[in-house]
Amino acid sequence: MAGQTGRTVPAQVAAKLYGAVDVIAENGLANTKIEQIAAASGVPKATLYYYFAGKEEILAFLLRDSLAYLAGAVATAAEAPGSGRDRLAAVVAVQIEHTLSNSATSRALIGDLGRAAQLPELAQAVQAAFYDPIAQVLRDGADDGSLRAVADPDEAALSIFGTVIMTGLIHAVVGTERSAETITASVLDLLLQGLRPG
Amino acid sequence: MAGQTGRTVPAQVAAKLYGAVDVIAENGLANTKIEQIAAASGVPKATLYYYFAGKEEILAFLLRDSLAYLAGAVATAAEAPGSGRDRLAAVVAVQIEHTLSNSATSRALIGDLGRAAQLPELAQAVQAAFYDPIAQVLRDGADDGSLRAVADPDEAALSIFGTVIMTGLIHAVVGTERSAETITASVLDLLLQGLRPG
DNA sequence: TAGATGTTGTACTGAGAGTACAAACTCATT
DNA sequence: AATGAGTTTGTACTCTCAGTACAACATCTA
Repeated sequence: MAGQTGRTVPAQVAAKLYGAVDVIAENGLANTKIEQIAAASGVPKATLYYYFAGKEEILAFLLRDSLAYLAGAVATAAEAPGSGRDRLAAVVAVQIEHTLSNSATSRALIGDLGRAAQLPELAQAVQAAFYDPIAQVLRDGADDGSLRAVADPDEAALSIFGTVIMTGLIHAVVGTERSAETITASVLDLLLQGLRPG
Repeated sequence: MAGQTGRTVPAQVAAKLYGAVDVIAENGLANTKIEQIAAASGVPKATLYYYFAGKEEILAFLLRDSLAYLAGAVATAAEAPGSGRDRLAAVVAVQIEHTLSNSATSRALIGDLGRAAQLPELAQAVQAAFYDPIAQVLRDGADDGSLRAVADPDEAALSIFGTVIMTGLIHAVVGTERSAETITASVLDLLLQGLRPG
């Protein structure tokens, strides 16, 4: 994957960089000094500037990298055999599991959501990892009858996206004691059964 | 309402400060210079530092102020007569309406969610405006039979909170053409009916 | 009318982001 | 093994801007 200087970031550097995610998640990017990132990752400052134009880019790179990985795993779940409903469950499970087990990255993401919303590259990575697969299985489920055909599928996909990502992120932020399975089950119960009585 | 210097921010200053929310929402706090905030709001830099310890505090103040206002409106909806289900609908409607009609503040909030998650004051303001009322009407609805009694009410309230706030915020960020009513209706349809067929 | 408190302009300080650059190192090609 | 292109890193530098200091002036209270 490439930074924004045009230079391809070597895998070894990328791997080391993840060592700095904790610091960033803890203090926020604005309060994290480049020297701290250098120290925490073991990549010297001069090298950081060789690959990246600034610290915003370093974090954006890490988030894109992590989200791309998630997008892959989620796509697999979304394209597996089975009903749309089953695959929705699988997709949500993978998303929540990833969010919780990469807690530092998730917390860094939430601190950076503003930029994520503005940088097309990041927005797209979020979309590919979260929104698109949900929209996909939602359509499939409506087609195969395993899910209700809602009036406005795009809007519904957006809401479901919101449900999943916020539930996951909040648990990542507060440091939940609940397991990913428990949380996933609760989210799916809500999404599938709804709140109407009976 | 008080800034963090201990000095009470006069209403007139507070009002002027909202003039700077757009700039902050557009560029993010990190890329917004104090002088820009001073220029956009018409409050001189020296005065800003008389009331606030820094720019983070300025934004935090604005967000708390706006969220406190929303919390009031939402509390009214949550405490109105009617079934839990009706009040859930009312609460969600107010939340989404407010998020969309204060788009700049909402976008600034999303850019600041990281800090919001860490500063207790801000986290509490978000909670009071979004989470608490939802948890409340959810309990009421379960009691009066207008809503299903879910297995894990806290978890459900959290997810609903996620659904509402993210749906609202995303629409605020991308600049939707849909009306608040349409969006509210779609969210409520999803939350109440769920995705199961039939 | 005096003192306290608020308001603002101007000038300053210090931190730290980002740059410049050269020395050293790696690795492919001849 | 020599040349040269690209990489890695240390050191020293510049420059922007957040935040501070402070004095002059305004306003409000007693």
